Amino acid sequence: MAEAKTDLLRGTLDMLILKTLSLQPLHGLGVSQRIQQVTGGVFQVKPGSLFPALHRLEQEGWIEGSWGESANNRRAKYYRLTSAGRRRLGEEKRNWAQVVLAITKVMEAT
Amino acid sequence: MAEAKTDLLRGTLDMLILKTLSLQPLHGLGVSQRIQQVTGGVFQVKPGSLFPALHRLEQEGWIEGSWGESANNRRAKYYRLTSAGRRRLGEEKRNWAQVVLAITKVMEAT
DNA sequence: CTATATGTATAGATATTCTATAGGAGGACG
DNA sequence: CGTCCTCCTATAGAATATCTATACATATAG
Repeated sequence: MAEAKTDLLRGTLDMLILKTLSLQPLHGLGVSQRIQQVTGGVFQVKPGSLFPALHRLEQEGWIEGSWGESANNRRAKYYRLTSAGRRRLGEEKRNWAQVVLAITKVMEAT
Repeated sequence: MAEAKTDLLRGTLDMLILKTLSLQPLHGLGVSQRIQQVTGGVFQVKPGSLFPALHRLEQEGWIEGSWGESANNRRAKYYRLTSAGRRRLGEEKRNWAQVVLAITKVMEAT
């Protein structure tokens, strides 16, 4: 990723990718573009962050890739969420909610 | 830190420390205990994470330490927020809010 | 046929955090 | 007194995700 906040996303990228792929299969850059679009440009997932993440997720069995053709007639690898990936997404969501809650408690302490 | 979520806190520890010190000066372990207490044990900032962070923040001029005595008669270094630190805390809060908002947008997309 | 956009990929650097360990010093207790 | 436990600070070393920068291949445009 990039664009200031950088570090704050650590450990969040996986969740964002899984969530994005849970709506529809996409190829790598498609995922990146979708995230950038949805966040209004706040998150920009660059190739050097994206592909290692995709490979990691595939390694773990949470997503599955297959070669195809992009809308622009280019060779592209489309990823879809596996059922294990769907479970994983659920875990990460709960985890994230817990973290946000905990941080909120600290930030609102008086 | 520790306790599962680990990575999700990257870049957040500084903000939590600054916020905690903005309420009152505390020594290192005091900060750690306060955070653990407020979050109900969800965050456990361990010494190996805490002290490097404190030193980093002092280096940056956001906090200032001075030796004193703890409530238990032990040699302790008390840290207080500087005015630069207060400004910094404001920046980090805004940054954090923006990140949470962006992630929320992704996670609620349909 | 050159330039540009698309799509995937890797190498190397960076930095924060974690695990593990260390040690001094006060207080309690026998 | 001597030992043990707790408090408080501290550092070394490892792990790991991400960033920057670069590379390459192909389709389309001009």
